[in-house]
Order: sequence, then C-alpha cells, then structure tokens
Amino acid sequence: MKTQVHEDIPCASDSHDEHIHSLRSERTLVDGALLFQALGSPERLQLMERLLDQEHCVSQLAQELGEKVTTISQRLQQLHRARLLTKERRGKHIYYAIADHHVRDLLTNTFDHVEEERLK
Amino acid sequence: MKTQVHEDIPCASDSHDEHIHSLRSERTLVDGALLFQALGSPERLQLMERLLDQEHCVSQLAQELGEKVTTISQRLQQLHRARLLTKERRGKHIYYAIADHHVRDLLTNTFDHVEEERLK
DNA sequence: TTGACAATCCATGGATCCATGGAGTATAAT
DNA sequence: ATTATACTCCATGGATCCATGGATTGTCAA
Repeated sequence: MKTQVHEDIPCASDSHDEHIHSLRSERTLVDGALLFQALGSPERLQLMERLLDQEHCVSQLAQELGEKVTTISQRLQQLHRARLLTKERRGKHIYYAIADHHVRDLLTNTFDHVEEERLK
Repeated sequence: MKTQVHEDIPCASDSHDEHIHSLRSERTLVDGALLFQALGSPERLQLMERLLDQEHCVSQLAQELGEKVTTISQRLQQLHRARLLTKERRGKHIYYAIADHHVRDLLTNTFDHVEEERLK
C-alpha cells in the first residue's frame, strides 16, 4: 500500500527569489505580438516563403498564387507594417523583399522546427 | 532635362531560373502559422515571458497577472496545442513550461529584435 | 492630356477569435 | 463518501480579422 505523500505543495515556490529573465516592457510585448500575428496565417506565410527566394512585385505574386491583386497587396502591407518586409518602387512596380537576415533566420528556423517536430 | 528610361520593365524577371529555397509543404505552412498565431497576442506573449524564467502552474499565473483562472487556462492550452509549452501534473497542480530551447531562443531573439528595431 | 497599367485605399459582410460563466473532471485530505 | 482545490470543457456573445469590389493614386508612354 502506498501512502505517497503529496501533501498539498503550494504550487508557488513561495521563495521570493530573483527573476533570471528581466520582464519586457508592455511595448515590447505588443510589438512582438504584432510581428507574430502577421506571420500567423498560412497565406501570409506562403508570401514570406516566396520572398525568401528573391524579391517580387505585387502582381507577380498575385499571378503565381492565383489570387486577386488587392488581396495580395493587403497581405503584403500587413507584413510590411510589422517590419518584416521592405518595399521599393521601381517604375510602375513595387517590389517587396524580406527585411533582413533576422527575419530570414526566424522563418527558416521555424519551418525546420515544425518539420522536425512532426516526426515525433 | 532627364529623360530617364524606365521602359516598362516586366516585373517578373522572366528568366525561369531555379529557386534557391525549396518550397515548403502546405502542412509546414499551416503548422508554422499555428505556432506564430499562438504567439500573436500580447496576453499570451506575457505568459510565455513569465515561463521563460521558470515553470508555473495555472493558478499561480492567474494570481500574478490578475486574471481569471479559466482565462489563463485557455491561453496556456492554446500555447500547448502549438507545442510551445509542456504540461505536467504534480499533485493537484498542473505545471506549464517552455517546450525546449528552440522556443526559448525564438522568444528572446524576437524580443531583442523588436527592441532594437524601435531605436531606428 | 489621355490612356493603360500597377498598386493602394476604403467600406463591408462573413468568418474567426477570445474572455467568460457555469458545469464537469481529477486529485488529495478527512 | 464527502469536501476542497485545481483545472478543463463547452457554449456564447462581442470584438477582431480578412478577402473582396469599387474608387483613387501614381507612373509611364504616346
């Protein structure tokens, strides 16, 4: 017979020890959430994926993906607002591209991660 | 007088050259989006932040953040579904913790990134 | 200036998300 | 068994998101 003692551990380790990680500002949480939220749809993620390869203009992406130009434009703008993409006009076209290598790493690491995770 | 020649560049570099980055599967995009979407709210990000320090149980987080237990539980479950958190029962309490170092890095890198980005 | 093309802006309706209340499940002590 | 505590499950209504159509802006060529 096992009378295992679980005796109501106070879940909070009452010890008031210091935090290792400093808490981030409200602003950081909001901006971070904006960034993640922009990436939080398969459709926008697909755009990011295409742009990993090279810059594209709006109409080109719309054509390749079989979507309306206005739809693609809105998606790209949301990604741009989150500072994930750069935007440059050349002639009649506007070219979007991955903002920097941080963003690039974020994407490739995450893609690799979820593909590995699947095999468990 | 500048008669700059912009001559209607076909935005698509018509060259059918090979893609450097291989395109990810539909599944990868969906799973990736699920992950990002789970992180895409300041409230859930705040939970992740607390857990960076150490594991916590539901009631503890609810108390610290001044929220209803059921609310915190739902948020934690969403993060857990996205495989961002582990979940372990010990006695009456259920402890949530950051899933692994990939997730930890993803968070700290992103937080650092948005804080830097702000200074531009 | 006019016309053609690329992209954005704006409003809208349908879908999705999200916090919450209340009921239900799990665990442990008496 | 009963009680208490911790958490989850489920339904709901209000908020938010999102694709789309139509009007507008910007660029270039004739």
